[in-house]
Amino acid sequence: MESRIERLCVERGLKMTGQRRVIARVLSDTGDHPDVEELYRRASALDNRISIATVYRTVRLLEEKGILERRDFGGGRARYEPSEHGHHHHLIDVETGRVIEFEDSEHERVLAAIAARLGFDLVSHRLELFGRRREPVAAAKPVAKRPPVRRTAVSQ
Amino acid sequence: MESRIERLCVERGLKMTGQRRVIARVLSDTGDHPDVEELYRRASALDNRISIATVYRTVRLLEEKGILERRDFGGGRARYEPSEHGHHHHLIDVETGRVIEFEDSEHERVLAAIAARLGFDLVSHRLELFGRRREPVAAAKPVAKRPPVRRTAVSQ
DNA sequence: TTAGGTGCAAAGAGTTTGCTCGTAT
DNA sequence: ATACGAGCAAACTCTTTGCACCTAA
Repeated sequence: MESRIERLCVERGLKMTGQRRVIARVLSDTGDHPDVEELYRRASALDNRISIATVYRTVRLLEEKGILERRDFGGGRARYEPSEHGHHHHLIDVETGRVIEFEDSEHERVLAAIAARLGFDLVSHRLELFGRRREPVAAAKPVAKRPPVRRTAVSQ
Repeated sequence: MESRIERLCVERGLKMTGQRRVIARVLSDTGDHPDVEELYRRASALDNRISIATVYRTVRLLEEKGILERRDFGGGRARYEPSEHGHHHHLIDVETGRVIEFEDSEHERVLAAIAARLGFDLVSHRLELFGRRREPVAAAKPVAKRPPVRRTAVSQ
């Protein structure tokens, strides 16, 4: 069945090869921020007639078409996530590398205002937090547990 | 005369070779965010007995010592600026690549609060805006010019 | 004196690309 | 039929490193 990303590709007039269909499916099923190597691994699991060069070419194409967004979380490799995931930002756990998404709609406004103050139109922005999981404080009431944290998503 | 960065190096017990002294001087005079290639160029202008490998090794060392900070503005190369430059963020002009620094002290608080809400202590963060210089609106009063923008710094 | 720094060239990691063949439209 | 995509390996860019030599402390 046609995946969400595949539909977007067709809408933008891309020629749909077998390889692209597989990569589109992998991306549609993606809830995290895989790098090219990981996408290649997942795609190969579905169909091993895919080369990593094709994955590179495809993510680049999809990024240009606005279907994918490239991220850089440090570590020297680009990572990708489907666009229209809703505006959100990332908090990277410095110990584990885990990425937590969070929203903060107020920021959008503030950032645009800052850009405007400097005489610019805001094209895009990058907001990333690097944090360390807070240890439950071994304090007066050691049995007290913090309530579970609400978060939008957790992923590699 | 001993440059600011050289003093920091000595304070941290680094062996001061001729090359390091030159690189320290270049960094002390730096008001922008040069990449390694550019640092190498500037250092070579002062003393041509410096190899780019040494520049790479030195910026890495100084980063580990907390004297330098590595930035990534996209474009695939690391860029550096001396630490203790005061907390600030960057707006990158997407047309020219020019970097404009700005401060927004309120952000620090907000970001720490967001991290805390997710159960993390904020270790560091990255906030970058990508913008396009706003054209003077060719509107009713075409002679009106925007007042000059106040900015902290402009650099490559 | 000697731990540690430097230059050079080679090696790595991630990504792109030239070329030939294959395939969606 | 043909314009465009895929596979493969080579090339590229940025950065790190092994090794022999050099130098600050």
